[in-house]
Amino acid sequence: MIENDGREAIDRADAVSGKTRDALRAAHLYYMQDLTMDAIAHELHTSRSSISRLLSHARASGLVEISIHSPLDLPSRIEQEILERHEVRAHVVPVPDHASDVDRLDRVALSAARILGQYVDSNQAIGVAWGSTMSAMSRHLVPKATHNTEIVQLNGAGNVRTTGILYASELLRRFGDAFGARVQQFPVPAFFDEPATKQAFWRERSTRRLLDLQSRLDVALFGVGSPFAEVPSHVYQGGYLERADYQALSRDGAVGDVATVFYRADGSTDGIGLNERATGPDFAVLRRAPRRICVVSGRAKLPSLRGALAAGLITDLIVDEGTARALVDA
Amino acid sequence: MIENDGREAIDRADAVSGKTRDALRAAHLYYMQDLTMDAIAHELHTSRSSISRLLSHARASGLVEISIHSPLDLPSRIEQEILERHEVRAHVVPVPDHASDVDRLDRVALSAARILGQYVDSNQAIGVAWGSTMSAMSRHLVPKATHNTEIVQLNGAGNVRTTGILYASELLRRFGDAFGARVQQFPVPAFFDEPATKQAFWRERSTRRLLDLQSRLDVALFGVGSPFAEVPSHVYQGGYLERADYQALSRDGAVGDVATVFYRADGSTDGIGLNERATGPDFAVLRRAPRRICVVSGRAKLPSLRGALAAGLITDLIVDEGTARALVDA
DNA sequence: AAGCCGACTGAACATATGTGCAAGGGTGTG
DNA sequence: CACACCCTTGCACATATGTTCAGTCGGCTT
Repeated sequence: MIENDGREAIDRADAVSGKTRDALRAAHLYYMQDLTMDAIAHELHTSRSSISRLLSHARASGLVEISIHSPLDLPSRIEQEILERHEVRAHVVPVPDHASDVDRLDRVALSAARILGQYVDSNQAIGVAWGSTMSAMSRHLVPKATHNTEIVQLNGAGNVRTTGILYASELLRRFGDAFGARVQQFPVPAFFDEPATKQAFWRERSTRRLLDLQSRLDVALFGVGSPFAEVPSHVYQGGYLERADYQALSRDGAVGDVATVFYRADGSTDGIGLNERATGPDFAVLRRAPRRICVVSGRAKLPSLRGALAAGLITDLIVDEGTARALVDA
Repeated sequence: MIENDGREAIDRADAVSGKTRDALRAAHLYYMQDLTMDAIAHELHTSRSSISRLLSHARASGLVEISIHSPLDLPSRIEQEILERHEVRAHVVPVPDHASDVDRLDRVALSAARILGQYVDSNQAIGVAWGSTMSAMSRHLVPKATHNTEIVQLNGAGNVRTTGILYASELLRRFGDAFGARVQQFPVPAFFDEPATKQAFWRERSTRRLLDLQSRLDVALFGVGSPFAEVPSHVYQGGYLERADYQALSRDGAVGDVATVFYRADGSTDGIGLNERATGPDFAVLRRAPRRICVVSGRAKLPSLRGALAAGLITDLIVDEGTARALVDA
């Protein structure tokens, strides 16, 4: 049996690399030499359909990378303005104003997933938060081969409901798969019931290991939550917070959260009680990551976004056009 | 009149930048968000045809860049072998064995033109030779915006026939246009009749300026000539060389040339008489350029290619598959 | 050996994209 | 103002690409 398994693995690897080789060649012929799929099929002694599939595979697996460069003399006015006002590099995703929130989120997530490849590289620790934005992104990641890269869960997810949302572990796994990276789970609830429990947990050596990883991230990736928007992000639907928690947040003046840590419009977090029980990294820790990518879609998140900007949490922002416009208009 | 011209230029620039803006947006929607052209047409309030054309424009003008990455663990065996044997980074262009020489040249040139973008950047001096390979490349360059970059002609072209081949100035202009670069022409014949004339010319200050530029190149781009192959490169058809010249080259053991400078199979050039009258840069000068890109297609050029490799002229090689295979086989 | 499974293929069809063409709008010219 | 010119547009058609489906193959189990 063992020998059989070994043999099978080798065969499969060969088959895969043969496929990759073909895909690479087809991609050259198609994208570099502008041959038609028909012509390629002829050269590779197969059918046109197979070439079509092979090319799809080549794109989906990141063999072919398509990038878009604005000419240097024509940076989008909005991106320019965001850069000047907030010292944040913005990617504005064009989305028509009349698009639904679901559409908008999907389209921003799709673009973000494709842009992400630029930021991910070998030998990095990449912190990933958890939420509907990250979930949508995780479904569109373009694979990119890396070595020795780790995906680190930023905040606990405990208590997940199955209402269509992804389990955090599944979400993280997708990131890990896409980049050939190890995944470091953080098996705690999103919020502890008691601050004391959190503190106790935080002293555990296994927890310390993860916190240590979090403090040495190269890239952090997150959305923002807006607890008081009409369409609250799903952390607020999943039953993580009680009515009393909302009241407390409201009283404390919180306008949003990043990885379950809440902040006010001015970016401050001091004295927001709930944070004592939250599992996400302290902003001082988060800000150690040289690149902090925030993905936001929908005007409803504007106040949260402003707060996160005020807190200096963001170095790179991926945002839909309408929200970007609203951000610079006011 | 002057005011009119000015006004028109502004309008046209606005129109262009408006077009670029649209193209950029369409490209985002198409390549990042996977919308169909129909959908984009709807979003941009125009017809599908216009979007098709806009996207063609976006690709042709370098707004959209498509690149192909081999996974790091699967570098083409041939490229790997060339790297090990010759310390040269190879790009092997897949071309079927039965392709005609014309096809082969075209396809290599097309690929090379697209690869070239990776090497060209702002504030560079780029030396460009002259021949059928460069001519074919020049017709497929993908524009890339640069500042303060110069295209420097490597060797004289005098005496051009109009038999379908491009005038050198036209060829250089295409490179210049593609990269928004100044073009430095070298208005001398390919070969002088008398070494003394060349030496005299070389003392002229205007010539010195250009020779100086040539000695400070960042990138050099050239093919190889093979005077004794069945299908001689067109330098040998244009009536540049006399029967006596060929005999001399043969006697001196020359196997090829780079920018009109001839060399033997072992890469040596000493004592090859014709070089006294040639206008291309001495190899010692050429080798100062940190990147020296050679584009070769067709097995007939194999001996020339070997010689150029022996001479250490090449740092980056773009070559068709058949020739690459022949190179490593023997 | 028979049978199941999954992965892959090519033919046929469905869809998406590219292009020739005639029409319209703007601009400079006589 | 009429005209020629050039550029752009959208339509209709031609072509290229994507996808479904039924069939094949090899590996594995029963």
